[in-house]
Amino acid sequence: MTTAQRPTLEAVARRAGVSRATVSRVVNGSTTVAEPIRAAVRRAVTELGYVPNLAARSLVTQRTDSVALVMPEAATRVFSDDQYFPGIIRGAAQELEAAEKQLVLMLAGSPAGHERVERYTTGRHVDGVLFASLHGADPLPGRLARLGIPVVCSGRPLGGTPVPYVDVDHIGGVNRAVQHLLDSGRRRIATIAGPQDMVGGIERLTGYQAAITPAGLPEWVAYGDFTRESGAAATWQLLAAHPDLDAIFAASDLMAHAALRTLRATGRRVPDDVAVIGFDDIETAAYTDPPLSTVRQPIQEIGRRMTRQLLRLAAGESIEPALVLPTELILRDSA
Amino acid sequence: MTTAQRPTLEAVARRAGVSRATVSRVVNGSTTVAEPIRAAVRRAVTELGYVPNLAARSLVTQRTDSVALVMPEAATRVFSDDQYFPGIIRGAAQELEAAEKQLVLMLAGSPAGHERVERYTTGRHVDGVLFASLHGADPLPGRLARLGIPVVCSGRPLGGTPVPYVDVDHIGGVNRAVQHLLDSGRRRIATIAGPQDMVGGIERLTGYQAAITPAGLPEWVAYGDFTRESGAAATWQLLAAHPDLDAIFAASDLMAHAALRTLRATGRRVPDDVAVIGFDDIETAAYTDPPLSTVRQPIQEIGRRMTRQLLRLAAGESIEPALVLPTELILRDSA
DNA sequence: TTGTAGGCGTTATCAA
DNA sequence: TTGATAACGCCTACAA
Repeated sequence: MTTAQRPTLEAVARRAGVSRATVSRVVNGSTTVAEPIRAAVRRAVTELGYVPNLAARSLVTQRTDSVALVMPEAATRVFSDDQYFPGIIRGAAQELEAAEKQLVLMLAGSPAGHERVERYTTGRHVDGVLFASLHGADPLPGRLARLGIPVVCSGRPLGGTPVPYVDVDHIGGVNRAVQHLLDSGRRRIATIAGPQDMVGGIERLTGYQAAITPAGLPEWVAYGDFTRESGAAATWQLLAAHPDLDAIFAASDLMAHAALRTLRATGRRVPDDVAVIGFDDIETAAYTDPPLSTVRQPIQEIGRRMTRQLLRLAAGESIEPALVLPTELILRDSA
Repeated sequence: MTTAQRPTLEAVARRAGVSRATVSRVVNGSTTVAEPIRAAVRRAVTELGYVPNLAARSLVTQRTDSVALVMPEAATRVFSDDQYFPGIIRGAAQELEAAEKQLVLMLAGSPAGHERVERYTTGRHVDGVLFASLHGADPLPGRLARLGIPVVCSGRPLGGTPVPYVDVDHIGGVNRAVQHLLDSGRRRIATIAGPQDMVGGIERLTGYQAAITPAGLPEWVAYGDFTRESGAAATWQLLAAHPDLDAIFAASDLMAHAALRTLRATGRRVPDDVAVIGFDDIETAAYTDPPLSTVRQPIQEIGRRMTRQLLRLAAGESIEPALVLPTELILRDSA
């Protein structure tokens, strides 16, 4: 389907009886245009339905007015119901909207996807790059940073090159949670840890250890990948090894939810026999049976702050190398 | 931070000792280049780390190689844990990735956001537009279609202009669900309907009516907006009006989940006293108490199919005006 | 305050 | 098969 040519600056200029330059000035809000002319141009713009061609503008301004949000995750995790990625997306979208920039979403779960993202971002097709999460010592953020491309990560990058990031106080939050378990008399406290190639997984385990060890208690650890399935498996594992455990701290609410179910399946009552605390405070947490106590992290705020940092970076400002947001222990009925 | 200039076609051409045109041909895979020259150009590209400037390319090709995905939703709904939007996003992302196109995500919950989306999309900054949902008779899809901009919607558009869409068989799915309730002896069947400015909300209610009416039973309807809160409120309403109801069909799993909780709060047992069926089959559905029976819709597949249709449209092919995917009744323990 | 003119990096049309 | 060369639509010195 061939469509009517869209009007260009030139067309507007002709219609308004001025030069292209003047139209450009009006469109870009320059103050050095006389009011009557400005009005005439505005009218011409409206009549013709003129909209600037971003490609042309980008070509000369060297900006693209778009930002990439990269999610280096296997498909299954990105959009399960754990709300992490959606929360980041939403926070970023809000801030970018305010800044009139576009959000380009890139999934990079597979090696091919990761490579695609690398090509695209290093090719400077965006003004900056946000990483919604990171696995292992992914070299890409560092590489981009060294190329002078603005980057901000969610979670402290494990790679060598320092890259600005926004994270939450995992350790503090988990510490408070486990401390609460100790305070309420629990003494056989296990944990379902998250993936150990991610900072969140690592630090939440550290937080558990930091509370357990000083209390002279043994560490009982099983590993999951934040999903429900892995949480169920880990719970069975813990129960097999330590049938007498009296509390579980799970590094994600999804895993905690699975633990709740599994414990019930084995006839254990929560919190009477076993207390459970999760991490995240997803919406479902208030609706589990019993309602889940958890460590809340402000996911959407992470997305917002990352974006704000990135925009400052892209504007040439220098920014804090790290921003750490607080976590909060939410007590419901499971502990 | 000033960065080393990125290499241009010109630079590669000089390095390889050929003209810009030849480099362009090699980069774009033209077959009319002699092998030795092609090799030399490839080498120069690698050595210089050349990446084409998409803005420049777009300027001359008139394509942007990007597609907008618009979500005209209030922030609260887009990223609750109902997985609808994330599922659409993921399906679209997969297909776009395969087609080497970028996904530009646009939230349009507020009037300002909606207007922003309109400016951007009508400005032809993307090769096509996907609507993840629609409220009322939103004129935007029709307007874009008339401008010759490829558009595909999720859910039949209520506006006047016909726009290609992908949807699921709401009515059939709901019909089967209510029929199942009837078959198991329920006779006082209420429904929590979805928002009546959305096709999904409307048709799921129609499906309920289409099963209830022929059975000579009364329609008991309360309205929600697909969220848990609204589902809880609607359940209270229904119970107040019809304390003796023996089944509830809810137009979303989130609302069904809230119904489950509310029923329990009033001392009713599910499914003994009241049967409950939801719609969506979100991940949580298998984890509610009791596990939720529901009508499954293939959300991710909707996203994929929409995108494929859009790409065909953008390629100049003509496509089916509508694609309707099947739904499936999943029986668990709540009914 | 306004206009002229050059150039941003590609692709595409011709010639050679 | 390769190379000039002209667009593509816009911004921005610089000149008037």
